[in-house]
Amino acid sequence: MTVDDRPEPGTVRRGASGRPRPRAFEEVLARIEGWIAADGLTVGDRLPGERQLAEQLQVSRSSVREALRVLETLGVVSSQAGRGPDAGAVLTSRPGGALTGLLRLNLGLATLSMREVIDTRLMIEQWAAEHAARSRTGLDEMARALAAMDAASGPEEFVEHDIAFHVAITEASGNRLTSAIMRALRDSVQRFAIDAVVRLGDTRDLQADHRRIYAAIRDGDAATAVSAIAVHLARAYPPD
Amino acid sequence: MTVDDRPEPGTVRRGASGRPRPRAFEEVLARIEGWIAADGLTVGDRLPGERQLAEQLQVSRSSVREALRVLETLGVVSSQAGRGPDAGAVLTSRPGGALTGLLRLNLGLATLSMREVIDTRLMIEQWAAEHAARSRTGLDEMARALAAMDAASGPEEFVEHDIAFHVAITEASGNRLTSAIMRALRDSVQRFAIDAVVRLGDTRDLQADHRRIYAAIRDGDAATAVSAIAVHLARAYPPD
DNA sequence: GACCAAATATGGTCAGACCATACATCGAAC
DNA sequence: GTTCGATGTATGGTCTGACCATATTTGGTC
Repeated sequence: MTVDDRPEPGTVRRGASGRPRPRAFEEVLARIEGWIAADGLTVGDRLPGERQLAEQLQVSRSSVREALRVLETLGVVSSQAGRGPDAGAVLTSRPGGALTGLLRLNLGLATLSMREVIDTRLMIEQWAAEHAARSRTGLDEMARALAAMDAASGPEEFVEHDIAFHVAITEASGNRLTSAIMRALRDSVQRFAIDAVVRLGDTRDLQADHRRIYAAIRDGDAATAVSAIAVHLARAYPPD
Repeated sequence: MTVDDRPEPGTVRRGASGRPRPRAFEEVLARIEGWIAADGLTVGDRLPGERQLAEQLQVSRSSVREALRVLETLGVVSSQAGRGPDAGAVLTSRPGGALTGLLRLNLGLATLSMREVIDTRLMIEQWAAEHAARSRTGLDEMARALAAMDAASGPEEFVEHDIAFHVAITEASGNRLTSAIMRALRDSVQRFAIDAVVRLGDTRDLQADHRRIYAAIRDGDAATAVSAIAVHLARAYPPD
């Protein structure tokens, strides 16, 4: 029932010391993370090749690959085959993809409910709208998304620009973590959003909400923006 | 992460579609995710063994293992060696670990700033405190953490129970997604929190904040709880 | 029945081979 | 000298098969 139980069963293998022995790929992960922390590796830097890493860390290439797969999943490396400056494992920073997969899979396992996701979205979006109304930024991006939604030819396209509109609000807050979470929330429930649009049958009410939100942010009216967000989400995802 | 649904099991060779051929482990991921969605697999269910999966999906065991590593990273499977009902790859749901690693690594890469993490924490915690004040739940857990902080013998121990206190507030909101995010935020910056306590030199002000927050939630005073959270975070992590 | 040893199923690790890809290099044609 | 194509090479991607480590199951012995 709980999403996060306390004990971590994982794989408990014990060495002579009685403590669980870390798996080889975990050692590799720790070493690479150490390099990032100590040597100040940053986005764009390249890691050694898989074969070289294996020899250097005295593990098999398979273990190196498993570690790289984990890092790729966490969005911090990107692997490219071939030769040249862009080849190999390059450090990146794309928390978004990882967050999206995380949410989608956990939604699939029914351990997170739609309601929890929607409520979280409401929290973030109200917070962001308040900031956006204070700074009055991101208005161009929002206006573009509004126009694109007007021109959309179907639910899929509408939702695509709807995501852009809401992400623009979050990005106006200037906080990359919250906007990454927001984008992941939207991406992971995209299918449900399309269903919601189809169920409503008509996007005029939604667009009216969007325009109210836009106007409030443009006019610096934080309170109206916050309440307009609540109205909008309640319309799209009515509480049971 | 890319768990793209990719049809087309026909030609193994490069298709003329222009898109790169998905890697073998990505196909495995897609298949397993499909089983979860379609067959209603859920927490506690077991996946076939690695060797059996490899034969079933016509890939090597290495590719199966890479896919399982990704799923483990995302917190949806847990692998256990040996024999018996608990052995093998079992579906779980622990987004916490993945979120923690995600944040820690991205902080290390300096693509997320401490300020963004703190602001996000402020957002979640104020939201949760408001809910907690309305429902007046989780008070026992908070009281236990308060007592444990009083009895703490060093910064490490203090921070450990400090995390428990703040997580208890978030859990009182009843939203597992926000509390998972909250726990990940705290865990990923634990080292910085210890530094902050050392810098303050004294935990009495922090404990006074905690008690003000606790009292406000107990008394159902949402507004006071929200502002007390803001005061507390500003004290622990002063804006530059 | 209790207990200990062997069988077995499962993940963990390794070594080595070969394939696929994309840049690097170099030589021939112009 | 420049251009262009063939070849070289470094890199990730995949597969095979072996062996190790661990934990349950099985079955024999007392």
